[in-house]
Amino acid sequence: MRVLVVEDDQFHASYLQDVIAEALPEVTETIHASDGFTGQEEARAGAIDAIVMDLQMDRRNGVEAARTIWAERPGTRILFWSNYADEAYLRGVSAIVPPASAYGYVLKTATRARLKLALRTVLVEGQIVVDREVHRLQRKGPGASGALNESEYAVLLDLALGLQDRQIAERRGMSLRTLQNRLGSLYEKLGVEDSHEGRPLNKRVKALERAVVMRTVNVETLEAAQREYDAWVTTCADAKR
Amino acid sequence: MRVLVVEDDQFHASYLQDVIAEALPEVTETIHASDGFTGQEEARAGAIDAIVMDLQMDRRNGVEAARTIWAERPGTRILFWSNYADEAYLRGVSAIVPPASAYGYVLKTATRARLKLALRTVLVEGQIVVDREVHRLQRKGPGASGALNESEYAVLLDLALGLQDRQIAERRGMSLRTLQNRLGSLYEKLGVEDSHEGRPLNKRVKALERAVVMRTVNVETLEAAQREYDAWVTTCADAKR
DNA sequence: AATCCGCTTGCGGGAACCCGCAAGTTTTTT
DNA sequence: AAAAAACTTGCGGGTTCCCGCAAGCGGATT
Repeated sequence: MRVLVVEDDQFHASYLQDVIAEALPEVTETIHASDGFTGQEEARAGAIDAIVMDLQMDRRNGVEAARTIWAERPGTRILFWSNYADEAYLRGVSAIVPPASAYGYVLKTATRARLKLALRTVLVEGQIVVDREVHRLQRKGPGASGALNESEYAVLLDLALGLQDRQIAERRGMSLRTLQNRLGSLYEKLGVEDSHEGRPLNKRVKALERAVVMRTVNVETLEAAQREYDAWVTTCADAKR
Repeated sequence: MRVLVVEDDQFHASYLQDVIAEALPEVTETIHASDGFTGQEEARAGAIDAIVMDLQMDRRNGVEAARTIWAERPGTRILFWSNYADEAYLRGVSAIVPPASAYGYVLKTATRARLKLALRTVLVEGQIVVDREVHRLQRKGPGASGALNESEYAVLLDLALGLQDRQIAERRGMSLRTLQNRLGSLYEKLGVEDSHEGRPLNKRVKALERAVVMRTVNVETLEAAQREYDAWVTTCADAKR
């Protein structure tokens, strides 16, 4: 069994290799890649089927690399290893994981024992493991009730890009009023009150602020959303011809 | 000479201690603290005057710890060591550094040689060192002209919290129209156009999105701004009695 | 079948937002 | 000291945002 470690921090990478050697005696070789691009090339070249991947990397982040890898080899098992309990990453991961495969999400603050356990469970047993600290985000916002559904999340991204009501409604194929209802429930779920300590506030901006602070979105999410929107706009313009 | 290392990642901490031992032979003792709180207490108890500090920490971030430390011992030299080239942190640091002291801002991706150099330059020579990658942010926004001035930055934070025009104007002591002028220049400097690819957008939200993506603000900044605002609101309420 | 519940949609209105215009004030330049 | 540039402030108006109200639609319950 060969394992690929994709991690741009050399200390964490060598720590990982150390733990892998200890937890997985069946591993015959561990390969190291220091960013997402070389990672996906190593995976292709080396016929790798077990990967441990950092999520935050400069050249290409883990989610994007994983998407490419899974597109080529859907059975690849990937354990994500991240600094943060970040809903945006988890959402990105669980949106692209193929049914045939297995993945895990472990925080870098996890103990050595827990990391070893996750390595075995995901890479060898092919189960799904999600750190409880991360999973907590999935269901509970500090604000009101539960998680955002796909539709609300999509609207949140559009809102975050600065689109106006009409634009969002058009893009998502709903009426203006429906979109506004969606915004209403979004505000509620993000815990946006119409006033704070008796002072009124701008719900639209506050919603984005809450989403950023609660890590429902992050910089990578926003950049990806902007790219998707630009692409949509151009296809939309082409269609009109 | 005694050096305090404040860093919550044990690998980075031991690496740091290693480099310090190599670069600064005059160091007789290095002390380690794993979060901002214990860091500032160690600094107080140990009469420390040279510190290497991580910026992102769970319990108390580096900027807050530095503020406390500098308030007690303004001559303390602090080298900040961070994962990210993040304008918000640099702004936070340079806003509180006392004139009597020295500081540095080095990225964790810096080479060992550059880290050694920065250690000597800041902790021994008492000069200011800022990683060029970080300094780049200070002057250049991709959008239009240069950096935000203090007044604009303050308005940006208020906007980010979701305050309405009237609230911001009241808090910052300016008229409604003046504030709106401020917002106008803020939009310009952040590169917020009134429409993107022919589609209009919500400038207020877009401004926050740009600020987040360009790392002019980050989660810690927003949380700190919220705390300051809450404090201001309560003092304001007290004053009215 | 009748009822209920949730979601969608249109209409209308009050508040907030953004900006052009113009007059007054401060700061900088010449 | 005079002129120019920059900033502040009020007013007015067009647009957007947010929401209450009510009508329609579809699936689930009794």
